[in-house]
Parts: sequence; C-alpha cells; structure tokens
Amino acid sequence: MVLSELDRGSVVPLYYQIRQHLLEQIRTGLLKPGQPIPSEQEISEQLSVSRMTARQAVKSLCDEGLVYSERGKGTFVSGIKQEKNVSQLLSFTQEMKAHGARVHSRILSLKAVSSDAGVSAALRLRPGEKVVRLKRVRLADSVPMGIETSYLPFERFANLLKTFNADTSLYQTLADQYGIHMHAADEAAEAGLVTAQDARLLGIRAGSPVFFFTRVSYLKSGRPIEFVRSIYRGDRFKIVNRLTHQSNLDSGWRRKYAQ
Amino acid sequence: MVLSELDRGSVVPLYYQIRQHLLEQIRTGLLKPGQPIPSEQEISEQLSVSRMTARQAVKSLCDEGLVYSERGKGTFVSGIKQEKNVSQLLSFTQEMKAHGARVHSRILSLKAVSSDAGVSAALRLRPGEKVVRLKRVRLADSVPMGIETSYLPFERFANLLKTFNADTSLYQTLADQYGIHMHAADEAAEAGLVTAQDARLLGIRAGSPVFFFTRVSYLKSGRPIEFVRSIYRGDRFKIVNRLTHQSNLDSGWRRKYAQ
DNA sequence: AAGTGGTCTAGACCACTCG
DNA sequence: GAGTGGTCTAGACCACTTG
Repeated sequence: MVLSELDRGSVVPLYYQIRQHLLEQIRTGLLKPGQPIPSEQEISEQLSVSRMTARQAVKSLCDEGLVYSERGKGTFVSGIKQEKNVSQLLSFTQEMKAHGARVHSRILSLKAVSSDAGVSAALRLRPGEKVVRLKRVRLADSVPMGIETSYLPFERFANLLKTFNADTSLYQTLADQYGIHMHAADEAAEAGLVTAQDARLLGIRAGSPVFFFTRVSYLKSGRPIEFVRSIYRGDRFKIVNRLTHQSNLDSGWRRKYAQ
Repeated sequence: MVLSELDRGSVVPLYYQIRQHLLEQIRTGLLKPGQPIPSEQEISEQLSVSRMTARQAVKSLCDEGLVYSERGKGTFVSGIKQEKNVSQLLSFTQEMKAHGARVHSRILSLKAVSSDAGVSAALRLRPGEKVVRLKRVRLADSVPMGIETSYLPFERFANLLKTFNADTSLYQTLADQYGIHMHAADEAAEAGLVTAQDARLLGIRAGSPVFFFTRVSYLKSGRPIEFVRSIYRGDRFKIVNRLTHQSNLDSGWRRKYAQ
C-alpha cells in the first residue's frame, strides 16, 4: 500500500499531505514512470477524504507535469524529470548557489542617473526620469561570470544608494527593506561579441562570444520594478529551458468539438 | 454587469464558459490591471452555479498568471501581459509563422546513421544504435536563419527516410504519420562563434556570434523521441523567456507554519 | 459492466482583510 | 461584522477505456 495516514489536526491541508506523500513515492522510485498512481476513488476511500480532495492532490501534481491523466484509464507517473531552477524566477545568487558555487559581487558603480529610452520604457517611467543604477561584476568561486547593470525607479528606491550592501543579493535587499517580492520577469538573450572594455572586466579576450541579456521584473500587480542589462560569458554560461506543451484544459469536450 | 449568461446545453463546461468570458473582459480592457474581478460568491450567485465551479474558472486564470488572488481581499487582474509562444513547445515552423514570416527548409541530408554518444544518451538508445538523421537549413522569408540536425530512433521512424517531405514540418509529419505529439522538451543554448563551413550555409561571416542549441523532446510518458542540435544566427535570433515565481500552493497555512 | 477521470452541486468551516 | 478566498464534504452524472 502506497498511502499513509493523514494528520487531521495539522495546519497542512489534507490535499497537500496527500500530494507530498505521492510526490515522495515518485521521487524515491516506488512509483515508476509509466506506472499508474492510485485512482482518485482509491485515495478517497483509503484515506477517508472526499474525492474532490483526492482530486486536488492529484491535480497539483498534474499541473507540475509530474503525472498525467488519461480519461477512462488513470493517472500515470511521467518519465519527464523535474528540472529545478528552469524557467523559475531566481536571482543570480540563488542560481549560482544552486550549482554549488560561492557567489559574490563587485560594485562598479551605484548612483542615480537619468533613464535612457530603453529603461524608461521598460519601467514605465517618464522619459529621462531618475533611476537608481547599480553596476556589478558577478563572480562565482571568484571567477568573473558576468556584468549586470540594474535600474530601479529612483522615487521608490532612493534609499538603496545609501543602504545597499555589496555582500547581499539585490532581491534579498528588496525583500528585507521594502517587503517586495518579484512575481515574474521577462528575459531576452542575444548572442554577441564582447567589447575590449567588458572583456577586461570578465577576464576574457576581446571578441569572445557572450550573451547579452535584458530582464524586466514585475510585481504580482504587473508593475515593473527592475530592469537589468547584463553580459555573461559564453564559455561559462548556458541557458537551460523546459518547454511545455500548453496541456491546458481539454481532454474531454474538445474532442467532441472536433467531430 | 460583467457576467453574461451560460449555455447549459453546450458541451463546453460551465467553468470554461465563465473562464472565457472573464478572459474576454480582461483582454478587451473592460477589467483593467489591478482591478478586482467578480468574487467567487458573485459569480456563483449571478450565474447560478456552485461556488466550486466559479472557483474552477478563476483558478484556471490564476494558474496562467492572468489574475492573482489575495486571501481576504479578492482576485485582481494582473498587469503582466500574456506573452504568447514563451516557454511553449513550438516547432520552428510555428514559431516563425507566429512572427509572420514565410517559412521553408532546405534538406541537406536525410539518412540513417549510427548515434554518437550525445545522441544515444539523449534518446536513451544503446551506444551506436541506428538513428534517422535529418539535417536542414531553416529559412524565414528566404533568409537562412539556422541549421538544424534532428535525430530520431531508427527503429520507430525508419519510414521517414522515404516519406519525409521538405515542405512539411517535422512535428506535423510525426503527428500525421505516427499520431505522435510532443509534450515537453529540454533546451539548452550556448553562445559561440560560427565555423567557416556553417557560415557559408547561413550567409554570414565566419566567426560571427551564433547560438548553439540542443533540444530533447519527450512524449507525455517521458520517452525521448527527438534530439536536435542546431545553430542559429546571433544577429537574427533572440531567446525570449517568461520566468515565473513558483506561486504554488501557499498563501494560507504556510504563514502559520512560519509563526 | 466496471473502473477511470471530468464536471458539477449545495452546502460547510476557516483565516484573513477591511472598514 | 461583512466579505473574501482556501479547504473540505458527500453525494451526482457523464464520457471514456478496458476486459
């Protein structure tokens, strides 16, 4: 039997307990790719929860792509491994630490400047409106990986000029000092050649291949808070992406529609 | 009033009708970013559906990031625009057509070969096992954009050698001839410099910056079906990504946990 | 015919936010 | 205290798959 008991006094919702239990079975390989997980009926009966609760547990795993349901057949473990840190909003610090690297930064400059057209458009500011500009070299295990230039609205973040600390993550500072949490970001990457000046900062030869990134980060409300331009070494960096087929909401009635 | 009537005889589920109606209000700007959408209670009463059904409609929009819920306050329109074709599994053909370009390909070679280590690992084949290799130059509006080399297990796709047509999309062919639909893919991109030989095929100068991609595509079951290595022009290509904060399943009880 | 997931109902209690 | 979303129940009918 793959189902354990529930803690009905816990603050952790029942569906979440069930979900975590199934997750563990999958992670440990007790439930293998292609194998069916217990049906919603089974979960419901054996744990004495309503079917909707069992369903909610299964649905949450389904949404994350760990299992997939086939109408009339059952729900099966997907063989697609869960990549971590893929298409997730992570700071450079988080990302590098996840790879086990010691991270730090060197601040090249931190001051208030007028926004150029790109910055004011991205942050939805008036053209030329003041922004805080933070330019840093990012290092992993003391090796320069990239150069990041962040722009934030001066009006809201003027304090950063005094309080920002080179040893902390910008995201951490925004969370601690302003209670701000990024919800999403749009990132674009281009391939190009590094200039002589940037090459010196990165410790590579002029003309080496690099990534040029831009990123706009948003709050839940959709308000853009941070715009970043960065340059990362092509020899040290790789963009990894999990693409998914908008599995959406179909299975049943769409078929009828087509026929 | 923002809610319209439901078609209770339709094969389209009620929650989906509600969802689409709200979606339209958002898309047309009738519901603006930051504004609350009707509460689950309101939807439930005014459309005479159960609250769970109303909730399902709202939840689906929430999952896609179009709206966000705040406990005790309400559900609000997110100002984050829905990017299309971001982190979605699209073929080159789909992707380019979405940008309004006329697409075609030139086949450089199509034959059965032994898999090298990279290919056999990606497709989970025995080392050296035969694969179908399809090498194409991809053009948008007659401009060469990239060179793609696809590898598929020979055992299953030997027929492609005879039947594949330069004018169709590979994904389309897999769908039509084999009933195969990709469910997810892992893609990695590196920045590098193009070789003289590839430069000729792409119509650019040797040493120009390019993207090197690898991609493994999977079925729902997790079985890898296609491995692709490709080279795309750095001056014509941009990688666009929507990163999201794993909004997940929290809001309520996690807070208690922390306290 | 039996079992599965997809949808739906009509209630319920809770924690939370706001005025 | 009124309104909100988060969780949960105990049923129901349906379309679909498989034996």
